[in-house]
Amino acid sequence: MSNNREVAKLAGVSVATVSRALQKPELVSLKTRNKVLSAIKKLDYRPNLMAAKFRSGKSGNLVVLVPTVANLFFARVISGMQEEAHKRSYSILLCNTFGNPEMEEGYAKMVHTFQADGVIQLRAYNPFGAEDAGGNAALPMVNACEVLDDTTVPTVALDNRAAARAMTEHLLQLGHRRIAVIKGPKSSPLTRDRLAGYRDALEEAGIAFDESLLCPGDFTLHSGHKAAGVLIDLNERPTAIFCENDEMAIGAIQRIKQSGLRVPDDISVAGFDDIAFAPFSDPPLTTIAQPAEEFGSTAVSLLIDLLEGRIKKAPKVILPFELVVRASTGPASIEETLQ
Amino acid sequence: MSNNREVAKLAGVSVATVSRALQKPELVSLKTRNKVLSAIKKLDYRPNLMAAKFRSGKSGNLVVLVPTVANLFFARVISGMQEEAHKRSYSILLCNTFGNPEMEEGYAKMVHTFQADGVIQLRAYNPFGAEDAGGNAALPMVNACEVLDDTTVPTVALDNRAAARAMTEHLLQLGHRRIAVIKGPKSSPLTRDRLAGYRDALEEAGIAFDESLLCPGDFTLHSGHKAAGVLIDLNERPTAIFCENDEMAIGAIQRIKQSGLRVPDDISVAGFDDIAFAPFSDPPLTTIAQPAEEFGSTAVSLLIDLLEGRIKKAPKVILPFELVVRASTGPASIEETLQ
DNA sequence: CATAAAAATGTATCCGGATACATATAAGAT
DNA sequence: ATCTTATATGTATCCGGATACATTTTTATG
Repeated sequence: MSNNREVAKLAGVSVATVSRALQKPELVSLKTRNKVLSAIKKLDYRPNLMAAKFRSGKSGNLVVLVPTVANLFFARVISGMQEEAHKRSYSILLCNTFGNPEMEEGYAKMVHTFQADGVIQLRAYNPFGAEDAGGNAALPMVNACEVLDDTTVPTVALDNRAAARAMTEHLLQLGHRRIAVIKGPKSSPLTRDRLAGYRDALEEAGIAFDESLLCPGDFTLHSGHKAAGVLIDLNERPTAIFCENDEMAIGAIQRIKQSGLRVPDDISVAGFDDIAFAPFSDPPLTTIAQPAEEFGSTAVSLLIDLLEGRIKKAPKVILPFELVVRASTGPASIEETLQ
Repeated sequence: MSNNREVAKLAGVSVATVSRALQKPELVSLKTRNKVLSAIKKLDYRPNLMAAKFRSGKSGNLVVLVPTVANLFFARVISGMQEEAHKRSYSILLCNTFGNPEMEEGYAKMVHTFQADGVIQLRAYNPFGAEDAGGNAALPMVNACEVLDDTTVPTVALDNRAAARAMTEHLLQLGHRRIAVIKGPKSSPLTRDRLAGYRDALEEAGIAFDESLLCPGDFTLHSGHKAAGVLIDLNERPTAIFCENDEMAIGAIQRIKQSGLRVPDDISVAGFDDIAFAPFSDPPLTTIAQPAEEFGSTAVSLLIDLLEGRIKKAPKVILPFELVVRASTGPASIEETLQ
């Protein structure tokens, strides 16, 4: 493999000129530049970017910590990241962590060993751990989708509380009074915020909060299916179920139909995320649309700006949501409304 | 940031000893090793792996070219890759290419510039292009999922022809005679092979191949929905539709139900892939299960073996499939069977 | 205790671009 | 033609580990 010096020799110039001809062509005369370029061509020279990166101290890599790529929402987020990173000449090092803190910490350490310049974390956990204790130095990190609230790093999030409130209000307007919630993992701030939005709406409508209508889930189809089974068997069955993501909603719909009940006639079901399958469920799913790709591109953009020193104070970006009403939610039956 | 030499100085040893204490501890006496380790601790030294990689000429990165991550099958494949790469101390550079050859070629060039050691391509296209013309040097590449047949690189694939044949036979056994196919993009070998398997089964059953029962798609929910619309309106409507992936099958089922027809009573629908949503569609989808994660882990494993010189001849790995019969396929109606 | 063999450590150099600084050449002003 | 700038090019060095080879120390053997 040919290098700098061989090209210089063949072109009859110095290595500095070769380097300049490639990096800052305007500093090199046309004649010289052509000599260099033809030498490069003749030798089939390719600059060793590992060397360049090593010298510059910038790897050009961004570590992305994602609980699981096998999730349509995260997949779209990653897609958005990839596109933005590519535009900005950065690469994405994808790390599936299954939400495992040790694994997240391990990958975050790639920054310490100069294998990556920064980290995007899609979960509410600081993989740099105690290191941040002092809170002094800005961590090369952006927190997106599910964010920590006490963090000093840039974040990209949805106003989950407002979104959940909007969805709950939609259900209330349809006359529902017993609205169940299938939650995400209990440690998640995302779940906490969505639940807060749900309670906001209930309170405003003067409806008492009923703990028994909350059911835990883990964002998978199966957990939605299982949770719906529990809710159906309640003494006072809910007339609507608000699921914290679409997968659980689709699982819940199946379970409800298996019980011989109808959606939305007997029970309305709402989701969150608006994944590609949402309009194709039966009935099509009422949900909250999130700009998933934008989460990714914004996170990457913020991280690069941070790394390149264009950011002073950690911004907290809030992306917009949209209530998408489809056929899985409908009016509560008359008896219910009158209760 | 502290380096090699500072550690050496503080520990009162040479840089070579520091390096050895970390890389080959058995070559360093316990006493010296402890001195080095405590110096490392005191200085909070982290070896610059960019430097090490640069020197060794191995980046430890694998480029993964995927048409789109926002696809549940590919997402699982990538998940499998990530896990295997992590085990073997390699990193995955994820590249969403949208099946764009220029983009694929661009990313593949990362190998030339030493940013990556090898490439895993999940599509039937050689991103190293004409370079392979001579077919001399082994390309640092593994082709998985949708593979080229004339390639000299290792491949990981399913016996798509046998799988499609198995599915078609299943439909034939249920009495179907007019079996439509919603295909993938026409340039895909995957589509070609699955179609061949379909024809094998028809031929064996003595049923004439009918071109009008083939409908193009692009593996999306919408394309399945649209294609089903066309098939429903045929003069002689098919009694079963074999879709080349589950997304299209789910799209097709929705379209069929929208026409007031029932699945499987009026039309049976089968998919391919067995994505997480398959058992949750209504009715649950009959499909071909593929070991998606294994595609990923096997591809990574092969590529690393290739890069590290443990492979002589390019292996062609065939992974097993499984016919998963659920409720979306059922017996053809009597009239149909008697026709 | 001498000597050979093994183990431990050190010295010097390499990897391949990037670039500060020095030098040389060309263009412009008077 | 002379001197000042601007432009172009070259020289030398750095980045931070890895390691071939040299040297020193320790252990084993007769």
